[in-house]
Amino acid sequence: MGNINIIKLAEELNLSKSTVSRAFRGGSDINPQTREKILARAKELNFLPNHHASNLRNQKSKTIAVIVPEIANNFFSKAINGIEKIAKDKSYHVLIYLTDDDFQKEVSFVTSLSNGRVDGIIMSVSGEDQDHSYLQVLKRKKIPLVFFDRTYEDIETARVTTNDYQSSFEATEHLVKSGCKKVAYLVVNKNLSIGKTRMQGYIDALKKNNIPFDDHLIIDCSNELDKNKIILRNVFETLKPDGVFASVERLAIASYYVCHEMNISIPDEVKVIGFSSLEISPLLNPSLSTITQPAYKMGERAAELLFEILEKHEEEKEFITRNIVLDSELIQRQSSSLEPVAIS
Amino acid sequence: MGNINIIKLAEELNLSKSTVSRAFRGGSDINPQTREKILARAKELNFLPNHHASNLRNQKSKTIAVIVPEIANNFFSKAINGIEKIAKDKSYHVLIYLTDDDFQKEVSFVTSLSNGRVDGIIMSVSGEDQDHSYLQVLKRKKIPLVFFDRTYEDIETARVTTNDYQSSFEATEHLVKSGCKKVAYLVVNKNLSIGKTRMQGYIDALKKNNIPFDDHLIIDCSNELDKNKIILRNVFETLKPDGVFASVERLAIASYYVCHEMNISIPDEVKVIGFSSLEISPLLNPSLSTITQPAYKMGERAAELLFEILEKHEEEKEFITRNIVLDSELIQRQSSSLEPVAIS
DNA sequence: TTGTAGGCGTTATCAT
DNA sequence: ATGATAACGCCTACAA
Repeated sequence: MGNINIIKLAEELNLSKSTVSRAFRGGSDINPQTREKILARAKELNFLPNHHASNLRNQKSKTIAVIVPEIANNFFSKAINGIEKIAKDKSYHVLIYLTDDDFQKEVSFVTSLSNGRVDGIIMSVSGEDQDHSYLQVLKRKKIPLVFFDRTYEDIETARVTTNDYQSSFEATEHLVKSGCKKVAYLVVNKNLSIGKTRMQGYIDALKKNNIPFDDHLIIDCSNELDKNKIILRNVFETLKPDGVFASVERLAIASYYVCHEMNISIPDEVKVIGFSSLEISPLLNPSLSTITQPAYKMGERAAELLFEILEKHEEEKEFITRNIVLDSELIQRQSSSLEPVAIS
Repeated sequence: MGNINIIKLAEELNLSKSTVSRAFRGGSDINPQTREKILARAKELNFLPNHHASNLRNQKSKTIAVIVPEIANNFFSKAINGIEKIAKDKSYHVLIYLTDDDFQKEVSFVTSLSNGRVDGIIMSVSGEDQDHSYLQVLKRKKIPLVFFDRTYEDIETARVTTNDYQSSFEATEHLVKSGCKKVAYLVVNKNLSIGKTRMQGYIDALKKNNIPFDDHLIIDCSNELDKNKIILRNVFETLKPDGVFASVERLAIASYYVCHEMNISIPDEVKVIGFSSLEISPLLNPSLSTITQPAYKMGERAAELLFEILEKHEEEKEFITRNIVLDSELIQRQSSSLEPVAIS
């Protein structure tokens, strides 16, 4: 295919390819007039310097990767929104990879990215309690990594998280103060650090309020709604908790489905609160009390942090391992209300 | 930076770089043993052939771009999920670009992609009623384009849509049959083809049911919740519709907020139905009747179609302009129910 | 201010 | 089965 390139453009204009190349870089070492002429002709021909050739030459890609467990999820899609916003401002491109919570996919994505395809990576980990040494490649290849939300604690790198312990503590205490004596803690993956941290907040809040911790009330759930319904039906039948603390959004939703189905009244019979980025929590029946993470902002901060490292990096600085912690918001609504519910 | 490459690896193993290169391609013209040796050493060194160099040489990038108006939106995030799934299966990479419904950004993204960065593009358009000729570049550069959901009708290219006319017709008729005599049609951008198509279904359904069409009931809204609330408050106060057909999810949500706020009972005083990919529509107060598009599947089909073209394309075939139309599902729930509502 | 030339890392063709 | 070599398209010393 007789595709155009910098050389043909140069020939056509009776210039050398270096001059044409200069026209596209910001450089000052070119006559503004020739520059205009070149750019004008290039625009006519819809010519832009080839991406791969520039990247090969420059040893950088102007591209970052975002690796997340899932995307059809309010938290992650908002976070990606924030990341893309910052990247767009910096004229960077954003690659998306979904691990589907599968550690093997995570490893294979990271590995495949370790040879020049991206300048940096932002990741929320899949979370299996595995060997994380595969991430060392990135350090060796000088590809900066920023964790957000879900992190591996044994990896030394930059991260953006929320104060999960504190939020969980407060949410649990809120349930207790609303009269709950038997609060179930719903978690998807106990081994994931985020699950542990949130659980610790729950445990400590119970302790502080003199409620004995009962192991059976830690409910290990799944990512699939159907399975969770089965699990939760069983929980409501046998354990009869009067409070539910969902450590992730989908478990709050599953609780709602099961309560509706079993005719268990929220909040009269059981109070519910959950981590959630759902914008329409106020419109649920009943409106859902939430701990809401600043998802969009977390994405922005993660991206900003990555670019900061990327810029330092050129001057051969050490990687930054800063840990940015943002605040979540605890929003009390009807689902955890002490009052009998006036149905709106 | 003394980064490793195919040449150093070759030297180290006392081989030529061509042999090493061959080890990485599937090719049969290499001794299986040397091949193993090379791959083994490469793995030790975490070496993978440089992406940009291969791409430059091969004139392809194994990457596709997805351009959408937004991502923090159930429909688009699910569609992207479907696209990424197919891309992952094909070992392709996925770049994400968000236009924020801004035509200029759309143009600038497409333009910046027209020089080798991607092998193909999947797009849901921002929709301004503008000059779409900027897309011609893609044809000239042989970069296939697949539209999904939101399309430009004047552009000849492959597309994946749903039967919006039919769904809107049915939804409107459903409202009428539930007793509505004054149905408002809520739309974000009247000029966007998708808005027009859906509106035509609405208009024709009214006609068929002998309800005079009233221009004032076409409500032009925005993408911002606050603005929509103001618009809708006014609508409910002055026009007092007894039915609302929201052509996009966010307008159904805004209607809910305003009705809650104004103490207008859904569905007793006004019935609501809307296009929506919200999974928890059944949990809203009241549960929301929806026209639900197969978002994930649309993403999958769009990606499959793109790859089909990509594969043909190598054999120098013409671009495919097939139009795949999938069915949406009309799900009746309480918000459009004829019966007085038993609050669950 | 412009031109020349070498190399970024890979692959494919052509030899051996 | 392996090796030498010439692109792929761009950028940047260095020279003029």
